Amino acid sequence: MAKTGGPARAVTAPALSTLDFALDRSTPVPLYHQLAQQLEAAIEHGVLAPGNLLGNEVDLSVRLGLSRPTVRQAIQSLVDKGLLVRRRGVGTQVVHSQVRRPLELSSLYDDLEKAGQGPGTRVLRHETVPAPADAAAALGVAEGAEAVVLERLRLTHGRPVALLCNYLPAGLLELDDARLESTGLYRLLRTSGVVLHSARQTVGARVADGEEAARLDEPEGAALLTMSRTAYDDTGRPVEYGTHIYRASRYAFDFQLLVRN
Amino acid sequence: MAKTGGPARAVTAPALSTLDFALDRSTPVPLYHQLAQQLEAAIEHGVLAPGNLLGNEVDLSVRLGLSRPTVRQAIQSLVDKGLLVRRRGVGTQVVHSQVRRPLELSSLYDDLEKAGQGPGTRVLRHETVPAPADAAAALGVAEGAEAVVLERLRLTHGRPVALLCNYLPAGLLELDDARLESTGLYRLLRTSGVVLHSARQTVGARVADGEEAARLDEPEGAALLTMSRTAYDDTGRPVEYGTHIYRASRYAFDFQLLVRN
DNA sequence: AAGTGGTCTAGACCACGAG
DNA sequence: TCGTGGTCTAGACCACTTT
Repeated sequence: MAKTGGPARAVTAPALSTLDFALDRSTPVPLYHQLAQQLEAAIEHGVLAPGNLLGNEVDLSVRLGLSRPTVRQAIQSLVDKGLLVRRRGVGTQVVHSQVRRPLELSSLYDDLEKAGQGPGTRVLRHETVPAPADAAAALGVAEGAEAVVLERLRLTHGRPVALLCNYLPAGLLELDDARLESTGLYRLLRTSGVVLHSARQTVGARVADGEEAARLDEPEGAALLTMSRTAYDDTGRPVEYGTHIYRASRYAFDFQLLVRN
Repeated sequence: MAKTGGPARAVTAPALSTLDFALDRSTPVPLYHQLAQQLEAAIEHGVLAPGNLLGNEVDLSVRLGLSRPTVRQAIQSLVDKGLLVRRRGVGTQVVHSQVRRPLELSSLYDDLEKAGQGPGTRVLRHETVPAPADAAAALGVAEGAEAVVLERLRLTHGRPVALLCNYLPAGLLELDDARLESTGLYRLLRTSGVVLHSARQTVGARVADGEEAARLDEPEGAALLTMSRTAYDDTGRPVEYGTHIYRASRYAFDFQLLVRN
């Protein structure tokens, strides 16, 4: 039936019909989530190629033994992730891979991740102090109230890339320096039962003063990328305020925006 | 600061019961969208205060004459926007306003918007040229293929803040300089039927060289914020590639992240 | 005209969290 | 224990795009 005579026509994935999705109704994992994960894996592994049509939702639901809303929920979650695109009268297709892939070009970016050499962290300071004005304002406490301050040096390939300064409300959690050097602050927060909801960030730039330059192994006057962030948990309580500076010669922020249409 | 007798208790919004939502089944606007907009407006105007419970979904659907899935869809869209939080066994509540508000502190940020003085734009260059290597790679065309290049100077209060250089595929749309100076590139794209899907951005920093400094009215060696971006439409086709530089002394990126849990 | 996703209904049962 | 949101079903009709 699908006889293509044109250039790169969108075609229903030939593999999809033979793809068997293993749905387990005995696990607590929601069916729509199981389906979404398996679809995502299929996309990731190239079983579903960019531009492939997913097949219509009604057929899919019948074949999988699910209701249409459940199938839709699975598909919608991948649309929200930017992996799929729905088009009325056409179908649901896999977005072209170019859209998904990180920029390979950015020579600024250290590919330490690929090199298997994860980022290292050195804790320079970790104590309870009176909160300075900016931290107090961000955390919603009185100036001078107790807060935990954390200063860390982030390294890649043994060389510094960033100087991280964070303030947390006193008593929020117990921080172990050893774990901080291996695990990262956000994972520790999560482990302690803090459910992150959102964060506000400001990214700017400035030139390094003498001390910063020395600590980051840069010449004075070098460009620095700055980031300040306040993070909130799901009750709206501020749980972290940080001011970070990055060596612009070795680091850049790379991220993807999804457009709300 | 607010004087609280203990932590602010979550209370069902007293106003919600008297709030009348006007749902019009004769318009093509989906019911869930109408409800979402009116809920959002109520939150925006403070009718629904932070921490207020929305009331359970079943009651709401009965009162509104809608099915529960429809009400859920409306609520979910606001949860996705970060305006509401759902908690099992508790209810749905409005997030605390602090989470939603932009950082007022960032002195870097020009509050030109508030001052009613919108950003001005001056088109410095607008022609069809052979695409340079980086633009060609980003746009997915051969190096040297035709592309439209656009150089603009962005001003606030009559002073430069940014130098924007963009490449677009040749023939994508007709660009009118006059409109470019008043409307912005993205609005023009949308008007021309381009449906934006996503963009990849890289944000970095560097110091200004002599020419950049002169054009931006900064001293040589000043810190610049750099941003490069490739935008894609919903078919996965690259529609724009841009490299922008901002005066760090007058501009910073401010944005909110929502955490996927 | 046919096929697709978009919306909507009216129920059901379950899992989690608070009291 | 009880109330909440979380999940799921089996239909229905509509709007849009393509043929």
